[in-house]
Amino acid sequence: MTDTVPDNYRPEQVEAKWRARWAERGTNQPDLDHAARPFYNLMMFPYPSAEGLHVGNMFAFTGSDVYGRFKRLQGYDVFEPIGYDAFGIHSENYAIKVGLHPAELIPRNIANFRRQLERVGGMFDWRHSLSTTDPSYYKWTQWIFLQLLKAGKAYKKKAAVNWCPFDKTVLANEQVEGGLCERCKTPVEQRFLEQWFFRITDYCDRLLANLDTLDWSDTTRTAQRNWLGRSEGAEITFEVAAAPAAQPPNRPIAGITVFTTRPDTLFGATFMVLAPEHPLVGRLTTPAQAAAVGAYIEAAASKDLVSRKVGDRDKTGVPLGAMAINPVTGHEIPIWIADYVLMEYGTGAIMAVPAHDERDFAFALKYGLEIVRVLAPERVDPASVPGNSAMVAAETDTAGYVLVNSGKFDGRPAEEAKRLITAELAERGQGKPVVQFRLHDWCISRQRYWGPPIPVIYCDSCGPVPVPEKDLPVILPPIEDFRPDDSGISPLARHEEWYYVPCPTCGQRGRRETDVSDTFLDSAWYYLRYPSSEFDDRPFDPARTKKWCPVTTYIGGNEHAVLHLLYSRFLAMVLKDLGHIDFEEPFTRFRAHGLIVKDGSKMSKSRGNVVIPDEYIAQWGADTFRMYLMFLGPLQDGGDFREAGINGPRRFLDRVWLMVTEAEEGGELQKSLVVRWHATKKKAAEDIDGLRYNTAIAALMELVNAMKEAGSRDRAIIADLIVMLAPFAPHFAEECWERLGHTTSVFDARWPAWDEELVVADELEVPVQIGGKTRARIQLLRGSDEATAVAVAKADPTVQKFLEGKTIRKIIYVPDRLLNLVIG
RNA sequence: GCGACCGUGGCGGAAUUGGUAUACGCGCCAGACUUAGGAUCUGGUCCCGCAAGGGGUGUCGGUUCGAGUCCGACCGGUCGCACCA
Repeated sequence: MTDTVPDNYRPEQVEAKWRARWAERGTNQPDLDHAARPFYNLMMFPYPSAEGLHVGNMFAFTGSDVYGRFKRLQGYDVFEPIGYDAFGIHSENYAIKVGLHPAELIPRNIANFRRQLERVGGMFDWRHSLSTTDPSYYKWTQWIFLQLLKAGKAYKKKAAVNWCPFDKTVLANEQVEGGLCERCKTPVEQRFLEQWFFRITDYCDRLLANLDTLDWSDTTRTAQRNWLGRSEGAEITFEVAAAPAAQPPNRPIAGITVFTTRPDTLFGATFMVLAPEHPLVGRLTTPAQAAAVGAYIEAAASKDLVSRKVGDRDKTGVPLGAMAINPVTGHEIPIWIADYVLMEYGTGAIMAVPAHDERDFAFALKYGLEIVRVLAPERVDPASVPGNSAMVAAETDTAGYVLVNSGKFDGRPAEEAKRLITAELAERGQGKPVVQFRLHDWCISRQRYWGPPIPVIYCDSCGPVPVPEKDLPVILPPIEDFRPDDSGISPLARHEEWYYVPCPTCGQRGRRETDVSDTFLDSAWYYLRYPSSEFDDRPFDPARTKKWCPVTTYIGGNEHAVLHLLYSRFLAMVLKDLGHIDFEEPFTRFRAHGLIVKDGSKMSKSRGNVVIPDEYIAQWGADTFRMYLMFLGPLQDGGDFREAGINGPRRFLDRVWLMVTEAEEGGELQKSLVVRWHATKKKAAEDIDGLRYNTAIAALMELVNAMKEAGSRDRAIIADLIVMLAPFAPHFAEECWERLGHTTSVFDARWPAWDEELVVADELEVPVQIGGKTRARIQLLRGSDEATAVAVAKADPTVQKFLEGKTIRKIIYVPDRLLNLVIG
């Protein structure tokens, strides 16, 4: 393909030359201790798959790199590190599939990733690369666990996991397909294991409130808000009507507390539902119901977590036999259990208001339970609404609805009634206003091999003992049988030579924790490690961290808009509270890049439409490939990869190269070209800053077109053009820069300044509309007043034709923009 | 179901945020240079019309001097979340 390029420009050689020179000169290595204007440009680090980076990854990395290079040209000391998120279930599953040990596979993949990342011309500071699988990294991941443990932010409790009874192993949610184990197709069950949790729920209010202060896109902030899921409501306590036989008389049940966002509908609560796991279930079950209840609980427990939550919505349930008392109506209502009520949310119990909740409505219809309507549109006469009405569907709106069948609250708007009823219950000691979050504590335990061992030792005398910091890292042992097998325990739990260690406190035989931690913990703090990656004795150096953190601009995928960003924010808050860092929001500015699609669908291995960039880069060169990707569409939208379009950027670079070789000291420049030149400097800068790379490139193309049209090879314009091109085509720009006679890197140059006065031409073409339709165009001096504009317009023959015999009723004049003559 | 976003040429996409719709590029058509061209260069390229002119941004309606942009309804699509009380 080199024969299609001007024969003195060979991308392959030129790019190799500049890669070598950048490495030699340390061009991409800012002085981390003395930088005057630090700018931390971060890209989400990749998981090093065996396939290598695909075109979608390249799009994202290049997008981030363009931004970093642009900031550098603006005079910032840009730190742009890259690393590998190499622990976790993806890597482990792939290793299992191809029959290799992950410890063997991962370094190979990393080497390939690094080759690709260097080849595409990223401005990465390789001195500060890292992999989460490196003991010098996960030592500090374990250290962070210990800090949380010491601070009481880590705790252990029993929680459900997916369990395959055939493979006898724990499955991640993504390994469960339709309730079946993806490998052996056996129905998956729930098992309850002791697992480690982080108290992220202690930070709900801060995680929510801070969102308003962040320069993040609205979609990401909305996603975080939804995930946090704040809702205001009330807890209401229902008394139990009569002691059922199962309830020991010496331990009366004080009451059952429910959470509701709709206290206004309390009069319509005709039954109550508990989660099958609710602790009071046993004591509320009458002997007559015991068998049915027991069977139901067992059935619910054997459902896997995925289908329990997202599977069939068919409501099922069983009455316990006991009755509760509605605190406002005094009526006895039956207590049921049903698996549509989740133990993890609220109190694990609900008051069911079938008339005004879809789920309760469906449940009531199925089991013939009473439906009492307590809200009606405000126009309806409350007296006319029957107490027990046949409804077609639940009415769940509050706006425009008032209470009916609700005693003294009849006629009150629903929103007002929420407050009134809650207040009345509070007075009686039967309720209180409560704010609930959907977010749960973060379970970090994984019953897997490929992760950092959780640094805890269990001792019969001392209980769980943290591994002393001096003993970190707890090295992940290189065992061969890392695969899940039918022994039914975590891989590390098969190795007593590893897990039996003396208790750090008493010296007796202790047993290591054999679970590893979640990959999200690895990635929740990596940005802190990059600037300090060379220090062995501290996770992040205080001075370095102060200089470089928080991250100035973070770019990454939307798939991490919720969990990764939330966990990172949480951890920063904890580290700040513990005095380790002095900020609590790790990413000042975050933008999500779009996805590259191929033939209209998302690139994925399963669709078989993954495009590997290597061959394109080999054929066209990295610069052309980068330009092509960035020209596809706005970074935040992504684009459709079609090989055909790659011609455009290549031809463009060829033309620019030709111009560089023909550059000459300019004589007189056409005024229109000068305007285009200055306008381009401004527009390209603004567009790049807004990540609108596609229009920035278009502006550069327009400048080149204008030069061709004017027959100009002006050296000054060409030099500016090369600087503006440098973020997109870094090797090319360096070569041109050198050709223009410079001996230093183009990235030591500055983005060209523009003269605001020269950005707009002195003489403008202004459209003249007659009655809102464009009829003519007139030439006006910039800043002409209305009278002048009208006079010039009236002199125009076409305008005259349209005005003939008409009177001008109104004149709308937007200076330099448009003149509209409204005729009668 | 809930939430967010989006519908512009043959295609990817522009449109100064209410002010010349289709910038830039791909593709296509014609021509030039060529033994040759999947290279390069020049010109053309929303639709109807010889022209004057008319129509046109998913559909229908509205606000406005003026709407791709704002409002309402509908049609179509993408992405999240999904029994959260």
